[in-house]
Amino acid sequence: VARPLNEVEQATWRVVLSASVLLVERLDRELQEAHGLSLPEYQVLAHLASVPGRGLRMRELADRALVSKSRLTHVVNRLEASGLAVREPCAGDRRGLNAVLTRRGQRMVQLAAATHVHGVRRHLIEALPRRDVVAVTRGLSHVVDHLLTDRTRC
Amino acid sequence: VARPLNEVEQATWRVVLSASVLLVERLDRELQEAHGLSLPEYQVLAHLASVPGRGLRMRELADRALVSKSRLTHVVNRLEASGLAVREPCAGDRRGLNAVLTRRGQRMVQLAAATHVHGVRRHLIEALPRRDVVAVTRGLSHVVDHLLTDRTRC
DNA sequence: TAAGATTGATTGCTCAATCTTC
DNA sequence: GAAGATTGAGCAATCAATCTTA
Repeated sequence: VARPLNEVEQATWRVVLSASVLLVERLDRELQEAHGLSLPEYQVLAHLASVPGRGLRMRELADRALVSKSRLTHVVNRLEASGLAVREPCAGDRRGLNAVLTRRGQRMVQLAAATHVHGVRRHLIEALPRRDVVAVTRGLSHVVDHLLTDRTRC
Repeated sequence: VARPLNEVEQATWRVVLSASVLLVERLDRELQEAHGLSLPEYQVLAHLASVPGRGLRMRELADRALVSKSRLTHVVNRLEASGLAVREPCAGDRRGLNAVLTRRGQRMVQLAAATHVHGVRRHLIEALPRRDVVAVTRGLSHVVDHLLTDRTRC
């Protein structure tokens, strides 16, 4: 049996989980209501928009948007169905596929980004005391590094 | 159009989202593999175990475990189907239902708690530099407070 | 009329199996 | 055989509508 968490450790875990659940839920809902986009869908679009040229390969996009390969397939199916993105064959490797934004997709990202940025500002940036910003960013970046090390790729 | 996020703000948001997604995913997977329980399911069981006596009303449990009322109904259905919890009528209010752990449920929480605590320790507590613990906890608690204020109850 | 809770249809996700190219 | 990607079945989550008691 593992040593149980002490008071401070429990408090840390509770607040990390709550912040995580509530923040994601809120940003997702706001995107959903304003643009019919889930947060993961927006993330995928945003990563495509952030890159110059012919989009990103599915594998690469999945890694960046932190979704499984399989889930990305389904997400891109939906994006394609609503005309926001298309798949293109990948020059030089016939196994690969690039996801690319359409014009509509580019316009959509712009609109949705406004909603998203506004939400991140209000619910995270402005709610976070100034003096804690550096420590929160640094502390969590260590957690992220730990979790990315030995992450089983799927 | 909202003012875009500056470098620091973007970094903060990115790391908060990544930590959130990766941590929840990892803890969920470990619980899943060891006990066939999702993280939300474990949270529900853990909240029931943390309270003395006749369990918790569905509404109250939903609030504590940060899931929607509807989702809690489905989760408790599954827990009931696998013999980990039961619903009991609520004394004094015939609209209410209490979710209560069975003996099997109690045993299951104990087992799963070991897995869960171990995971929280390795992936959050130990990965978080000591000097950042206070600020992370305090900073995110402000975010949680903000999000709980005016949360639309569903 | 409001609060507690459920229902069920729709939609989305996961997981193992598959297909193709390297 | 391994990597890129998809498929589809099975399962879980969401949302609006519903039911019951307060």
